Amino acid sequence: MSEGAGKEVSIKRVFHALGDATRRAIVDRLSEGPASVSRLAAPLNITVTAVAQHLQILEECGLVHTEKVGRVRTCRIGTAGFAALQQWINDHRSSWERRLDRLEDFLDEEE
Amino acid sequence: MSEGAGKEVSIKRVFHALGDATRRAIVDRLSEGPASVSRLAAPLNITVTAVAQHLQILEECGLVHTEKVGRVRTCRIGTAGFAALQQWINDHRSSWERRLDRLEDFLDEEE
DNA sequence: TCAATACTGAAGTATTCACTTGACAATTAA
DNA sequence: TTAATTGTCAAGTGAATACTTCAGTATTGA
Repeated sequence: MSEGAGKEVSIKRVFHALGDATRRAIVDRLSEGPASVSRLAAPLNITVTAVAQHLQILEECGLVHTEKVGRVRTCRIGTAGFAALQQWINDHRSSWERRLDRLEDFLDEEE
Repeated sequence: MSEGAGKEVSIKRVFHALGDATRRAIVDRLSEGPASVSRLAAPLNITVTAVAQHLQILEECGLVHTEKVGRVRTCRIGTAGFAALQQWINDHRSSWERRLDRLEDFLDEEE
């Protein structure tokens, strides 16, 4: 409601999307530059269909942006999902920094 | 292998843990201060057993730290999970900042 | 001692999830 | 036109997940 971007990203979806190893692998691959669906599928040992399903999830939460030109869908890193993620961390930072300051508890946790 | 803390936190588990709305609610509640298991369960409309199951997941990935004294298990925010999360974002920041710089693509995404 | 409190453990269930197969559509190349 | 490439759609499967209930175990208070 306050962002420049038109997409509303739910943090739940972002977390869920990144909870899957295959989807994180896709994000990692796209971090190095754009790629087609089949190019993404190649090193993953899963079908192109499965990759397309992952891409839909990644796109819905703003982690990936795709565009189809001709018969090729080109995928690249999105920004909204990452922004939402950083925002969530910022919103919670104070509580765990506060906890970090409490030395006894911290050492306790180290065991 | 390089952290001061003794816990190795898998980012997969952190993302998976935070992908659930109930677990995020628990984290939110604990951000305001420590609480017992039953105190956490009260506003959630689920059984104490379910909360205990969530707590185990949250503890395994370092988002929550718990300690049982007498018959009461006291839960508080952990730090390792949040650190792992921030680390993951830092590791990926360059790629999406690079993307943000590309104005045409960015505007394209707003659409 | 007796009962209430606070949690734990095992087992079951309904739903979600990551994947597959197989059939199809659209674009590009020969 | 024909054939290969690239992706999409629908439906199904097995495993994981978020719960539940029921039966227990400690701990605390009266």
